[in-house]
Amino acid sequence: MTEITVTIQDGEKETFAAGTTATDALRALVSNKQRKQTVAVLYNGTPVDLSCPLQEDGILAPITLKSEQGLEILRHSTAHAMAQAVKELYGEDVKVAIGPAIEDGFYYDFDRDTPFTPEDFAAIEAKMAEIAKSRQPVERLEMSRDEAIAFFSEKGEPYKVELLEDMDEERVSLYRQGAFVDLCRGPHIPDTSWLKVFKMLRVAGSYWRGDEHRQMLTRLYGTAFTDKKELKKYLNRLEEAKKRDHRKLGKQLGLFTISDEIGPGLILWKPRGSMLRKLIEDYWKDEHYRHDYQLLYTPHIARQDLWKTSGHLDFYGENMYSAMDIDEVQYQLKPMNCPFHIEVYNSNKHSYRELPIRWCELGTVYRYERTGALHGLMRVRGFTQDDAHIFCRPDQLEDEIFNIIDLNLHILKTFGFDQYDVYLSTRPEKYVGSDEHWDLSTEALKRAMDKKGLAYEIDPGEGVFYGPKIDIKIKDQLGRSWQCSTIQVDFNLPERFEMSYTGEDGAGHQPIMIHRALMGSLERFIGILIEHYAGSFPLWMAPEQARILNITDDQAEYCLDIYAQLRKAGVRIDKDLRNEKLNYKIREAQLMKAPYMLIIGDREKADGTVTVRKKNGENLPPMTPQAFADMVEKECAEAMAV
RNA sequence: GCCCACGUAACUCAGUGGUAGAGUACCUCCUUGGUAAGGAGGAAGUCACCGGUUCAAGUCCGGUCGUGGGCUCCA
Repeated sequence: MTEITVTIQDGEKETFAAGTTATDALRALVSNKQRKQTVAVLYNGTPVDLSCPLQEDGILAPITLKSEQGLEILRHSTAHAMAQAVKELYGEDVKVAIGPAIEDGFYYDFDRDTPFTPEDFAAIEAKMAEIAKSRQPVERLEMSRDEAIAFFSEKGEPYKVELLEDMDEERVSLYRQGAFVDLCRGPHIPDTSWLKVFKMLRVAGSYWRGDEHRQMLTRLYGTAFTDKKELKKYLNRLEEAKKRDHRKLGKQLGLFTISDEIGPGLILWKPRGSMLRKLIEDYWKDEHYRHDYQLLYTPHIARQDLWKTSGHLDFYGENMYSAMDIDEVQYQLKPMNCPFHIEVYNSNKHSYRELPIRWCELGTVYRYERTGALHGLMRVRGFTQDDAHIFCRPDQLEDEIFNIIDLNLHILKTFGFDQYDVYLSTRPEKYVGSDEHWDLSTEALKRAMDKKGLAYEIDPGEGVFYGPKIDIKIKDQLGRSWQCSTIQVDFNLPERFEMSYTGEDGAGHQPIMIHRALMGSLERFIGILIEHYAGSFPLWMAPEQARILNITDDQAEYCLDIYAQLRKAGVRIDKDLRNEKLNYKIREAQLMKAPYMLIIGDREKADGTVTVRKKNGENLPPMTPQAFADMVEKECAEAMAV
C-alpha cells in the first residue's frame, strides 16, 4: 500500500495510507474544536470535501466556518438545499438552472410556469429545515461529461444539460443529497445538518445566462450564516440601509421629488436639495478654479449632424432621445458634453504653448434609460455630469493624469470618502488609435498612479474602444462601493473632429483628449452622499446649518433680529417661532438634521446672546450671534481644506 | 424592455364584494411652556388611470401609467 505524508500549516505532519479521507487526516492533525468548525479543506491549495480521499503528499489547510471561504461553502450548500426543497415541494414542473453563493448570501434560478412569490417562502424554509434536521449526507459523484449529460437529460433538466454541453472538462462532479442531484464543482458541507441559520429574502426575475432574449427564470435569494447573531446583524444592516435610503430621506428632508406629471427619471430639486446642490457645485467650481481649470457653459441640445460626426449616433444612439425637427433641421438632446467642448476648442487656432487646456462644466445631459433601470437619484434620465476635458500634448499626458487623480482624491476626501478601489482598464479587442498611442497612454496612467502611490487593479481588455481608462469606486459608510470617478484617454474624438494645434515645428498636431468626471453624476453623487451621511450632512454641506427656536412669543422680535443678522453673515439659518413648546420644536429641528439649534429665551434676549445646542444634544456656552457665525465659518473652512 | 410585488388624505399605513378609516402634518381655539411630541375642535381622498364582471367594486378580471426588488446596461 502506498503511503502519503500530510502536512498542516504549522508544520506538523503525519503519514497515512493513500486514500485516507481529509476527515481522517484532520482527526489526527488538528484539535477537535477546530475540526468541528471545519467544513472543507484546502489540499495543496485546492478546495476539496472532507470526504475527499487524499492520494498524494500534500499540505492540508482546514477551511472553517469562520473564514470567508467556509461561509461561502455553507451558503452554496444552502442554495442546494433550497433547490432540493423546491424540487421536493413542487416536483416536476420546476427545472433548476444555477445557484451560486454571492456576497451576503446565495440565489438559485428556477424555471417554473407559475413563478414563485414571497408567499411560498414559509413552505420552502420549512422544507429546508426538515432537510437540515434529517442530516442527509452530501455525496460527491464523479462521471464523464457524457454520462452527466445523459443523466440530466433523463431527469428532464435542460439547463444543466446546456451548461454541461458548454464545458470543456471531460470529467465533471455532481453532488447528491437525498433524491436531489446537482451539477457542481463543490466543495460542500458533509451533511445537511450543517445548515442551521438561513433565511429566504426575496424573489426576482432573471434571464437564463443574463441574456434578455432567453428564458425568464425566477430567482430566489436567501442567505445563510453560522449563527443566529450573525444573521441578525445582517438583517440589521439591511434595516440600516433601508433607513438611509436616499429616496426615503429625500422625502423626509424635503430634498427632491419626482413627479409623474414631469416624467420618470427626471428630478425636481426642492429648496433644501437645491441648496445642497448649490453648495456642492460652488465647492466644485472653486476647487477647479484653484486647480487651473476654466469653466464652460454649453447648450442642452445640438444639431443631429454633430452627433453623426462624434459617432454618438452610431455607438450611443439607442440611449439618446429621439430627434426633433426645428425648421426642417434635426436636433437632439445631448447625452454627453464632449462634442461641445471640442467645438469650443475648434472655434479658434491653438498653439502648443497654450496646452494643456483644462475645461470643466457641470453639464446636464439626457439619456434614455429603460424604465426598469430607473432608481431614485441613482439612475435617472436627466442628470448633470461634473465633466472636464483636458487637451494636451503627449509629453504632458502623465502630469495631467497625475493632477486629475490628485484633484479627484482631494475632492472625494472633502466629501468624506477616503476609501476606494481603483481599476485600470486596458485595450479591448476592438479599438481605434495606434498601438503606440495605446501603450503610451496606458503607461502614462500607470506611472501617474504609481507616483500618487495609488494601488490599483488591472481590468485587461475592459477599456473603452477609444482609449484606456481609470475608474475609482468609492466606499460609503456602510462599506458599499459606488463607481463615480472615471478618467478616460480618447484618441477617437480628436481624430473625428480634426482637432489640432500648431507645434514648435510650425506643423499641425493632434492633441490628446482626456475625459474625466469626479462625482460622475451630481444627482447620483448626492444620492450617495445622502446615504453615506444618513441625511445628516457635515456643516459645510448642510442646507440648514442652524435653526432659531424661541421659548415664548416674547423673544420673537429679538429672534428676527438675529435671523437677519446671521443671514447677512452668510449662515444658512432658519427660524421656528411658532407657538409650540421648546421640546416640540427641538424634535422637529432634530428630525430635519439641523447641525445647530439656537435657543432663545428671556436670558439670551437680556444678554444679547444665543444658546447653541448641537445635534448630539450637547449645549455650548451662550455666545453672541457674531461669535456663532464666526464659529460656523471656521468649522466649514476647516472641513473644506482637508 | 422582461419577471414578480405594490399604487387608499400632504406623509406613514389599515381596510378580502355592501355607507372610505387611523396616526402624523395642515387650519382654528385654548395654552406662553428652557433642551426629542401640551390639549380641544375642524377641514382634507374621482381609493393611480381606462374598461369589464356584479343588484353592488378600494376589494374580482383585463389593459395603461407609475413605484419597488431583480435581470440587462451604466454615471
